[in-house]
Amino acid sequence: MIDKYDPKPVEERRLAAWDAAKLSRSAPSDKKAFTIVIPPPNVTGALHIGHALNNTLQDAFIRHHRMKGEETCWVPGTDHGGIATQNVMEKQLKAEKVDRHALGRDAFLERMQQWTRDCKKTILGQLHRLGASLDTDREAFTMDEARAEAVYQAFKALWERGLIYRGERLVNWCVRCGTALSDIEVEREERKGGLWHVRYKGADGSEGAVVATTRPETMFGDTAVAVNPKDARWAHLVGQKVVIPFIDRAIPVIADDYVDFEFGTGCLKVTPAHDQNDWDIGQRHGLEAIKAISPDGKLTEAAGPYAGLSREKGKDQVVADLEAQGFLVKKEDHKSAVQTCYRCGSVIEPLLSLQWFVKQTELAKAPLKAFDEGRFKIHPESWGKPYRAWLVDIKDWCVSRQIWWGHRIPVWYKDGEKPVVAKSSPGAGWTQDPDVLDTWFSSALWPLAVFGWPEKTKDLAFYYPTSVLVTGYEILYLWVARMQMMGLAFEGKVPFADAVIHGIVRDKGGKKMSKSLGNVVDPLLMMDKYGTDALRMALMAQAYPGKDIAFDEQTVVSMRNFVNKVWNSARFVLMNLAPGKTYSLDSLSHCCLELSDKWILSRYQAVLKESRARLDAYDPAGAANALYGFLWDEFCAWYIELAKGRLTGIDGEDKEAARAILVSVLAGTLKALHPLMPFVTEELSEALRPWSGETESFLLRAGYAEPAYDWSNPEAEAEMRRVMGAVTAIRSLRAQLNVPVDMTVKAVVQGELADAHRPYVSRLAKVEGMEPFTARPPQSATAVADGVTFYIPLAGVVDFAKEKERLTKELAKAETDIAKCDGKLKNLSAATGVPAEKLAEAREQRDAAVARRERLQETLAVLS
RNA sequence: GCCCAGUUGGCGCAGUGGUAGCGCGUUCCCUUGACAUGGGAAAGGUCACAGGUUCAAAUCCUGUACUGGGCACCA
Repeated sequence: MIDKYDPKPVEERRLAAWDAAKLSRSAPSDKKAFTIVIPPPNVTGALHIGHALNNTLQDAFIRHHRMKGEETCWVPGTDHGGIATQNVMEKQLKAEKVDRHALGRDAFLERMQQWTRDCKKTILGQLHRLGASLDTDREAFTMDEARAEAVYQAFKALWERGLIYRGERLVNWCVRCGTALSDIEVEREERKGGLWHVRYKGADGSEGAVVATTRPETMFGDTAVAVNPKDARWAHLVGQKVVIPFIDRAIPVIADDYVDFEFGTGCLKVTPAHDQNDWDIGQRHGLEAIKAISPDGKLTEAAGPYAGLSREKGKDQVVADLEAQGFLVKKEDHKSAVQTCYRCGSVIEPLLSLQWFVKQTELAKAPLKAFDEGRFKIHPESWGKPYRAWLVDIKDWCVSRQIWWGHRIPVWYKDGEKPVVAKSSPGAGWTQDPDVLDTWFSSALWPLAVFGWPEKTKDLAFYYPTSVLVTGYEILYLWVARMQMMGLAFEGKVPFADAVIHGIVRDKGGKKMSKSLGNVVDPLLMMDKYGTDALRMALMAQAYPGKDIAFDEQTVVSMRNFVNKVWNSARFVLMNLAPGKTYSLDSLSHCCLELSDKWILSRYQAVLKESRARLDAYDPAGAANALYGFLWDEFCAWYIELAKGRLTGIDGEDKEAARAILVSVLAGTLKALHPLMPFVTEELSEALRPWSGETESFLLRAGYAEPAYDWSNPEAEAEMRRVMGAVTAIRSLRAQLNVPVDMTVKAVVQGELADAHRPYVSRLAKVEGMEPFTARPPQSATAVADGVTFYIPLAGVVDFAKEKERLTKELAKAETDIAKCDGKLKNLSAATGVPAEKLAEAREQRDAAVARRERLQETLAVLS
């Protein structure tokens, strides 16, 4: 075995073996089901580091539960991605100078299909490379035949329940994408703009009103000017008419409570066709809605001389002309939140248009109840409140999109007939609605659709509801809430009882990754450079619920180092085994175990328990940190170092005990690490198999090691801590006094140090010939640990000034410790109801510190 | 404006009532037969601030400040 872990060949070999064994396949069985449906990535290109995080987490959970013996099923798939994917294709076409409309709908869709095929391949390949143990036989796509059937059936069912309607409403319109969007597909950002005070003269030639507006270009759609009924300044105008500049259309002045007379001039121009609040006012007062802006973002005929100008140009021109002609009273700087398209960033235009909607209030009731009754939990809990609030204050969902890529709305029209919901044409003369459904409509059905819904399949019965959903908080409403609605509406059960919400992977400085900033990290590159296990560990070790991750390549490097450490620990163990014997902890003879054995077994058991509990609680970071620390700082740093001496000795019971523990603890730790870093653990487990007694070829089939004996041993742990303390005290002394590293020193020992533990100190601190204390040897340095003191004669080596300085520092530390213990003891004895153990523990701590102080004081006295 | 989260050594983060931890980085020493992708030692924090509860607070409560986020917005 080579002394450096080389991930590439190992990963290739393991993937091939896993694939050949169809290791991740699942079928309904009598075992407990543990099911996850993948958040299907959009077919917009390659996966990014966020996907790597999302899928690593899911894979860890899946592997963990499979190793616990459950029937795990992780369903792979991709999402057609509606607008996002169509935008990608439009960019491609633009580069080829092809117009989408010239190409035609059918040819366009043909190209989309081709692109989708390629993209799926890329995505699934990347997931495979990541080690994702997906049941590839179940691959689904939100627009394949089975999913199309589910979408149709869901639409039809909602229609029949009266939950779908078509109507002309003010919707969020993306001028760039040329489609309506739902309320949650809109983002808001603060932008600096202006607030223009514009005079609308009275129809009778009087002064009229001065309105304040941020959007003067929409004034051609005004159908009233509103003032607050309590506003004395403008009361005389109510009921009068004023005239819109340039086009001289007269509009009424109305009174409405909505108007805030603190703001602007207290006069509000009302444009029902282009503003939600104005729309509401319009409804209350029976105002007409005049469209001043067209779906392509240009001013309409209503704008008279400005017709045909873009929104932006129109605004500039209108403002310039208002000023030139004396209508502009004043311009203020004004910050306002503009709404932008979540797909292309263009400014959203509220536009009156005919769209399809899904009624939400009714559908939101069941998820709300499920949440309140604890049948659905969000991790971390802090996302529960906004989730709930969103459901309570929910608005109807605009589901029609004016694009081509998606599920065509299954509604057919014919003159003089009522619209019909049908999969295909009901007959001659019928035409299908040209729009497609919001991509999130099909996503909402995902946990149902991947198991064959609406058919009552065996899969659906066994796997639904699924166990957990792992996703980012940015699609909590967009997706998670909608799945809850649909799942409850159609199957009466939550689609998953738990949602694990992870954060966004940001760059090192905490900035969001974006192509334009050039700070995007390619997961494939990281895997190439450091190995897949290292990337997975780097992501997972920082994946605390709901928290964003600041991604630093350094972390991957350090995890690569950890993987290498694991590799080398196994190399060491393997080098020290003889062929032909298998080991297990169960066969260990307890009488021949020494302190380090009892200690490592106790720690091993505790860490296994912890990592399992952490993974059960969807906390892979906790599991990763526990196992990392155990393997490196306990198993390698202390146990292996101590075992070295035993392994070079003659064959015997002690050597065999050390071998058994090395093999078993390592094998068990590899199993525990397998959900986190599957490749290296599988490779090493295979290498250990002749000795570990493991008969299964794959860790996923082998399952976790179940200790048959309770190795927990607090006494051994405490005792080992004392030995470690002694070793560290001597090492520290040596380092600070510049005792040569390879120099073995003698020592006089005062206090307790069991004979059996002397070899530990001897080996790890290079001390030999530990004589019992009779007197402090001359010219010696002193290492004081709890319960034991070492006097190390160092004539000619010790710089006594330095030694004094060192001891003084240690004395100060002892004093601090005592003071802290005193404070604690005082508190504890003053309090009532303090457990006796706590008091005893505090006393012990204090006694130890006092003893240390005494030794240090004595030594310092001798030195001076 | 309302709500939520965060504020811990240079950086990134754990830690939820009893003497502050981890990774990276820094300084010094070391190529000793698992590993220099390593080993040893060390420096570095009054846990944002102000009150409060408690015998005891980084941890619980209240308030303030800053940062990030969610929701709602006065045109």
